[in-house]
Amino acid sequence: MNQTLDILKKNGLSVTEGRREILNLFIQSDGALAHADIESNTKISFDRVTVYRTLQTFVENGIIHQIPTTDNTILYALCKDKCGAGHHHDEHVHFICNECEKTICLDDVTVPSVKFPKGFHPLQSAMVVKGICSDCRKN
Amino acid sequence: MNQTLDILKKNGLSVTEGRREILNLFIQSDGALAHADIESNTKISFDRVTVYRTLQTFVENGIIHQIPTTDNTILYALCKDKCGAGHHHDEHVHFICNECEKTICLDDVTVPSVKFPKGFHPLQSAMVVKGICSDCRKN
DNA sequence: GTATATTTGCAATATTGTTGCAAATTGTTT
DNA sequence: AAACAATTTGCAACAATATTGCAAATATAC
Repeated sequence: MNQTLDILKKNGLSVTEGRREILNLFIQSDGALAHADIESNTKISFDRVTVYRTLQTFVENGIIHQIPTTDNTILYALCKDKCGAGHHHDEHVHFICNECEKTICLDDVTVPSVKFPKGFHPLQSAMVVKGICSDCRKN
Repeated sequence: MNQTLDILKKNGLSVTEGRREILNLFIQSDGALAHADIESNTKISFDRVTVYRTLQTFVENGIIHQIPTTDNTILYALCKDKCGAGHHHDEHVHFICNECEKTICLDDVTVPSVKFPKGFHPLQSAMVVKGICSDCRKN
């Protein structure tokens, strides 16, 4: 069965053209996407507002997650199976390549736990690493 | 000698009222600051543009550094001594409190190194942790 | 104190994100 | 398959955030 459709139905979301296309973009893309990427890469052009709302819906349903960045942009990437509405489990490392500028989810690299000073109670960790990705290394 | 003045001169920056006040704000504050915080907290009101440019100058000179976030804001915090123009060394963990919403630099908690897949060449790491800070824990 | 270089503030503009509401689309029921 | 209810979309307006050029003001160097 179509993977895109599968995901939407599993989350009880109505299947619309916008959601299908945007979700497809994530599945096809190997890296993370920013709002701007989505707006320019979809064949059919959707309203900015629709893109915003679709992304929001996807985040709320545990389909995609946000990646922290230092430049005023929000990046989104597909979640793994374990995520669902309300609870995300994206404790993997994100890699931003300085050369191709892609952001890649290193799904197999878990964020290590660290020792915190007394009184600090950690709940959720994120780790972002900049460097050169394996693709750019080859060239 | 005045610490603010000291930092500015050490970096070869001309000493202006705006730079003095904004840098002071960072020194006094225990957490990280967003653009908005700075605009509203300085006694004398500076133009938005001035604040933007001042922050940029400080980042370029290794006086402050940016902290990654998932909500479209840029946070800034003071750098330690080791930072200078062009080279930052802020490999410490940042803690965002869910309760007081403050972002704190845990200068003594270093970002642990992790094993990357073949081909990935890390250069700079950042780690952001959400949870409850020690101050809010007490109450 | 004067000259030179830098910085500031204003105005204009660009980019990004949000909200209300009517029209269109999707899912549901018969 | 048609009709109804619920959801989603696009438009318009708006709000917030960020950037640029340029003349006036300020800081540093001499």
